[in-house]
Amino acid sequence: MAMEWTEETIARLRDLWQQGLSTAEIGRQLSVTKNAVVGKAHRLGLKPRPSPIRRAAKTASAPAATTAASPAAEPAVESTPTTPAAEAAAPAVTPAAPPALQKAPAKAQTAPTPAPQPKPAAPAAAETAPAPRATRATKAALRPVSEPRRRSSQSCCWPLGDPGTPGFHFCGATPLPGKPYCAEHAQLAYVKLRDRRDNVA
DNA sequence: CCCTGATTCGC
DNA sequence: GCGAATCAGG
Repeated sequence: MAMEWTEETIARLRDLWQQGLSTAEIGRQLSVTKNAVVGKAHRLGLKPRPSPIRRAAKTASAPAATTAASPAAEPAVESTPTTPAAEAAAPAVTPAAPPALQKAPAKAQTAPTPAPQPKPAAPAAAETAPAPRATRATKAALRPVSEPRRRSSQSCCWPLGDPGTPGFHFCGATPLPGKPYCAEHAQLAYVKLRDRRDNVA
């Protein structure tokens, strides 16, 4: 099987793509590979995003044709490694622990062993459940997240709404001492990674 | 090494 | 049409 690419998925692809998410990021959120994302994006015709490379000018055929080099200045949409939109999704708040984004990848979910002690990781709620993202997000999370310097944020960083969308925002309530989330969301956040039926419908 | 996106080509 | 494989730059 290839992938259904229903109107829905295509719509999401378009949306995420437009939001400036990286192909890999989109792929994760759509549970497909980045290749699939790129390929589809091409076929869909959308794709004016900054490419890190410029594949050699087409073999043969007008090699010295209108090769205007054209270093077409890219919009400031470029940040650095990691997804630009992802940062945009979780800005300003300087959360002690990066809130997982919405939608859980059906795969690539290297089930983070249920730690004996609650650790900020798996917000698993019903709808708009910000699910834990393994892969490199995990790596990042495993790093000095402890960060002795920055204490917890002054506001709950539980994500509400879809990152990137206008309505997206963080809870903002007063978080528990030492926790990035408020009392209510902490309960959701520190679930033991059990039934987190992905909503990735 | 990691990441990124782009293209090719068998399916 | 699809996307893994491959390529190529950072």
